[in-house]
Amino acid sequence: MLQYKELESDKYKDLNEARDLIINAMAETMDLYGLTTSTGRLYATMFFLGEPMTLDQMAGALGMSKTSMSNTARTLLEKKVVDKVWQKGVRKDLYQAEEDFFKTFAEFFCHGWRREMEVNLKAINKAEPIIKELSESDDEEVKKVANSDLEKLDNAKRYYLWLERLVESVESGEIYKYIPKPKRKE
Amino acid sequence: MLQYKELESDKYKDLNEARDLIINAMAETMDLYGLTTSTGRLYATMFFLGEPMTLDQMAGALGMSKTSMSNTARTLLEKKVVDKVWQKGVRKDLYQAEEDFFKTFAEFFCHGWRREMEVNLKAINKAEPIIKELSESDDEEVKKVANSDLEKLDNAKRYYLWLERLVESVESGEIYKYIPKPKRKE
DNA sequence: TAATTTATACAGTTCAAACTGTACAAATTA
DNA sequence: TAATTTGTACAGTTTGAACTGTATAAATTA
Repeated sequence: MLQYKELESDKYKDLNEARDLIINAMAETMDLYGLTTSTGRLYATMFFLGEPMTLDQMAGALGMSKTSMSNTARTLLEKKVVDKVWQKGVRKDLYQAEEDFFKTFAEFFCHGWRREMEVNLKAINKAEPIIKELSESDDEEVKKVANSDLEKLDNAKRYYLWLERLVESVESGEIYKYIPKPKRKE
Repeated sequence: MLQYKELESDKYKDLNEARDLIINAMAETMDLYGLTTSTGRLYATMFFLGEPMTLDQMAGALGMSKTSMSNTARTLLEKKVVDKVWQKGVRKDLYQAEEDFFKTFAEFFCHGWRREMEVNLKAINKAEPIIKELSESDDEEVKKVANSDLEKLDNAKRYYLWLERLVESVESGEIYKYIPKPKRKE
């Protein structure tokens, strides 16, 4: 199939310009996913190429050092938006962009939401018994504040319970029963 | 009601320690929302206080400069997780944390998702006609690559259409029909 | 075995963001 | 009016993140 080098040919000039419009837009919005512009640009570049890419190709395409590409590629790998692939006879590492946005959506947000739940629930479970004890204090002031805190914690837990359900529904695909994927053309 | 100063009294020592466990956890996970740890810590502090807070109180509570608090409070205001409130006879600006996590969830993600849609769809609408034209090129190679790009763009648009529906459903509260909020105790 | 290729660890540089203190403008009080 | 209070603009400092080039480890080839 198409080798990366060919895209540098002059006849792809217009196509590359059109692609760059979108690559820049994608790179710009990737901050929502905790990625830098550079990292976003690499992903978008790989997304359009559609083929596995080596670190050297990436360095050439973005005009950056191979060391940078090694780090950036690892970031994308950790975020699960690219895969490391293997090809017979190719000694270099190959990375390929995940092209299914529904999948990357699920990976990204579920991972983040789950981390949020875990970290915060862990802290709540540590703090709650202490506050519960204080809510039985003899000091009326302390009691009042502790009870108000307990209510806040209950609300937080209620929210995380809901978030858990949301994550499950996104990961299982149940969400698409409620909010269906638009049909493909034809 | 409870004035901030009182919380510095020794009898609230245990309570403050318990709160700090959660404040630190919340501050740590706020990076998911594009906020720094400091910004997250301020929000969490205000969340627990439950009362409107002045810049001076914030500076005292976090041991940071008033200038920092002014900037950080503005950030929280822009992210819509705190409100500027007014109290009779109080000359200072007052900020109060939004305590409804469901609301902040909706604000945060819908805002982000909408920005992503807008920026990317704008770029797609600019690039697509160019690529469409190239897909009718005489050069078979160019044609092939252009057509592959068009398919990618269609998939992207399909995804953004879905995201739009998701945003609508979160903003309208329709989502809670499918994934209900857990019931409050009692 | 030695020679070559590839990825990455590491050290150094550059740049941007976070924070501070000062100075000032706007509003309030006297 | 002048004196005081409050929030923020601005300039300077510090810190950390992104990136580069070099050196090295690991793997492959000869």
